[in-house]
Amino acid sequence: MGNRRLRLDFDLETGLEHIDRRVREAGLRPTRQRLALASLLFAKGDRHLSAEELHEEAVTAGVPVSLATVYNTLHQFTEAGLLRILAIEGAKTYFDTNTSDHHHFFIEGESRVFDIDPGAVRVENLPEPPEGMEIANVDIVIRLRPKN
Amino acid sequence: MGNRRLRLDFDLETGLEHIDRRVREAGLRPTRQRLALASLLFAKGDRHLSAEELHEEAVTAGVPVSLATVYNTLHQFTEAGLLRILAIEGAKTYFDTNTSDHHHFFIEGESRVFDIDPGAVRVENLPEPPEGMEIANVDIVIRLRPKN
DNA sequence: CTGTGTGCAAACTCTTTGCATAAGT
DNA sequence: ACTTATGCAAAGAGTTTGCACACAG
Repeated sequence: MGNRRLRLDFDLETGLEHIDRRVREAGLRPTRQRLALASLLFAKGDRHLSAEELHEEAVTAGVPVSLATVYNTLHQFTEAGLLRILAIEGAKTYFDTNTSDHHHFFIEGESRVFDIDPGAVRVENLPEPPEGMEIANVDIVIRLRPKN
Repeated sequence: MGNRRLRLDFDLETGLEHIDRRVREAGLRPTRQRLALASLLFAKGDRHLSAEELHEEAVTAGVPVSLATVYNTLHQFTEAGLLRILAIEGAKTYFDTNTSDHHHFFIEGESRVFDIDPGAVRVENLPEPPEGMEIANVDIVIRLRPKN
């Protein structure tokens, strides 16, 4: 009774044991869908994806998962600390696979997000939070537009 | 034929000539609704409002304006440079009456936004934007949570 | 008068939810 | 077997749009 579950019937990235462990440690059952989504999310370094985009990728990769499940999974991963939510644009929610302290460039119009080289920006003189409040986090978004 | 249009049939703030001029200079006709919304927006210093909130205020103030018109007006004001859009939360769009360079505290859960004392924060080492891009603006949001 | 603005309701986008079926342990 | 996850379709929130009527210039 070895872990036969690791041999999945779709092929994505290698390192599935790692993915499996990661999902497991988040307290989530390593289902086909969750493993597939986790693979897509975590196999290729830092990513910034909307639910729609991830869904599309999954389907393209041959993992027919429903959009509702993608949303559920993204939120579960977020609660488990595997992802971070980026509130950059009004409408869409982006999920960032890099949960450490860093900031973002955002290209207007294109809806593209990417990391600012960590250590490139530094915030001086963080203001005191008001009485009874503490800082949850600091988000910096540098909005870019084409130089014409 | 003095500007009789300044005598409106609802009473909000004083300084309506100023509001009237402001709307006019934005290239917009000073209609009842636009003047009322502008009054609510600009009479009381810096504000951060969603369309829904402004609509509610207007109705409460006795100016029966439709939500669609509020949205239209907010966008027209934004294009005219009178307002600035804040992308803080996933869902709602906030409009900021202060269009100058400043940053925000955001209280999680409560959806409250307020200004950080300008000059309190400063960003050091702004990173170079990628080739062909220029910085449109820099937004810092400090998310707060109750200290328990 | 002429053209722009407004209001209403319908349409749209993104996201969440309820419930029957499928899959994991 | 027992429990949790998934998929579908419907519902929800926020926002936008089309068109007839109203108002400003």
